[in-house]
Amino acid sequence: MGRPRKFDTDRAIEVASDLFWRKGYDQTSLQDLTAAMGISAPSFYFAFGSKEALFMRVVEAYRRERVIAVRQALARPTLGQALARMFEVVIEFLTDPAHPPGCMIINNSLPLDESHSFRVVLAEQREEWRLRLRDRLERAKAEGEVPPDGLESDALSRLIVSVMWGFAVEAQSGTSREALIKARDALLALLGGDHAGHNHAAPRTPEESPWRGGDSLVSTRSENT
Amino acid sequence: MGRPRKFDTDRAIEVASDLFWRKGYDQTSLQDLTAAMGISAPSFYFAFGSKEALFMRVVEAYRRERVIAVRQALARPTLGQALARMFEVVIEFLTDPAHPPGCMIINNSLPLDESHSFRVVLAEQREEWRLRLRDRLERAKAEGEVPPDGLESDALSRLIVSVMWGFAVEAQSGTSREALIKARDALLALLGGDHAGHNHAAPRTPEESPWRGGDSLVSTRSENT
DNA sequence: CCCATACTTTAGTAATCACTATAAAACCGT
DNA sequence: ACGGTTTTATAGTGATTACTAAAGTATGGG
Repeated sequence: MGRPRKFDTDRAIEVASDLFWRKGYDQTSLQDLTAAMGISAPSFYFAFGSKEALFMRVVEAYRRERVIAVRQALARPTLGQALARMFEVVIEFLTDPAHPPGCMIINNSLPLDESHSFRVVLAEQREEWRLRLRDRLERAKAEGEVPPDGLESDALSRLIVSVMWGFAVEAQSGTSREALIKARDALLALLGGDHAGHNHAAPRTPEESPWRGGDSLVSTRSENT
Repeated sequence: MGRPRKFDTDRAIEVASDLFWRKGYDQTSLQDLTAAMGISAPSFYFAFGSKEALFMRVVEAYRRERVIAVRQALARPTLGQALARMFEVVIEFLTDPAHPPGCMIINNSLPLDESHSFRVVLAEQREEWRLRLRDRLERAKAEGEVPPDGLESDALSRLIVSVMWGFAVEAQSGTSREALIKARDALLALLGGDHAGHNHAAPRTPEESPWRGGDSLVSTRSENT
């Protein structure tokens, strides 16, 4: 019952997502939002309650999509495949011309001030992502894919998500997909994974791993401060 | 001649830096600035011209300091030392309780919208940093420290600065110095550098390097999509 | 058919935004 | 002490901000 809504809420959230993504929360005014949605201010407030409430709905929709993509990527049988696939998905996403460049969460994450309480939610989502990745690393250890004492999963997961945040910053500043792919290849090469998906044999035991005391890309001749 | 200025411009810029750092450009109002500086609006505009002009002066002062620190770090004799020192300096800086957490440039870099033209300047500064690092990698290659065809310096520099941007995001969200140090150690371990500064011998030739076709942390058993 | 409900319209609200017109005040060289 | 110059204080400017009061319109259920 009641008068039917003249606009599609999901579509309006998509429009809002695009604006928040491109301009950021602060620089997106209610005028911008209502104009892009084609509705008036009271309709906006009736439907969404407030600008911040709308933003949270945008974030939730965004999050839902991203979580699915990441979870699928990490579900791959080997860690090498999982990481390669995750970066593939992430880079494609960050540079997808169908969206504004970069990551909408990262674009609206900084700075984490006392005002704008929603930013702690964004920080929690990033941490949630890291923990998901850390669990995947732990699983790889449990399955004997990786030397259990090679590196703490906590540290390695922090490093990997940091690379992703950095890629988001780069992408949103116009860094090309190709450049990001090369940087990702560098990381995967450092990790020793073969993201192309051929050659390489069985998992190494800790003792055999180059991981501890092995050779170096970066040599350290004449080392002292 | 003329009436003497009642406040110290450099000190005012420091105060402004702190505000922009903590709250971001948009969320820092002129009231915030003038109140923190202890001056009135006309004095502000006489001294700085506009909010954006002040911000650019803040950025320039910030940049000058950071460039010195990074240049000094990268000047170390070996690449391993240079990278280790750079990350040491960066992490200490990002988590220095004397400042707001994170990096003031990164905190104000997103999103790079059509409005707020100053953000392209920030993007240029980040790219400048990457090029400085890339040059250092090229130098290491020229000096035979690193296999020349091991990885493109362009890709590796992009990866490393991405880690730094990511660390800045993490730090500003409250990630502890210790956690960042562990993540950095993971990266340096992957790079094979011994940032602690002992053992390890001469630089490797490309053929001996674990870099190409070497062993892996991440194994790739049963690889196919 | 009519009313309760759901939504939209018009026309605003007070607050805050970056910024200034005007003129008084404090300094220097002469 | 005066003229010239620079910085100050007082008191605003119009524009924009997120948000709303009040009334009108469109629907489905009874």
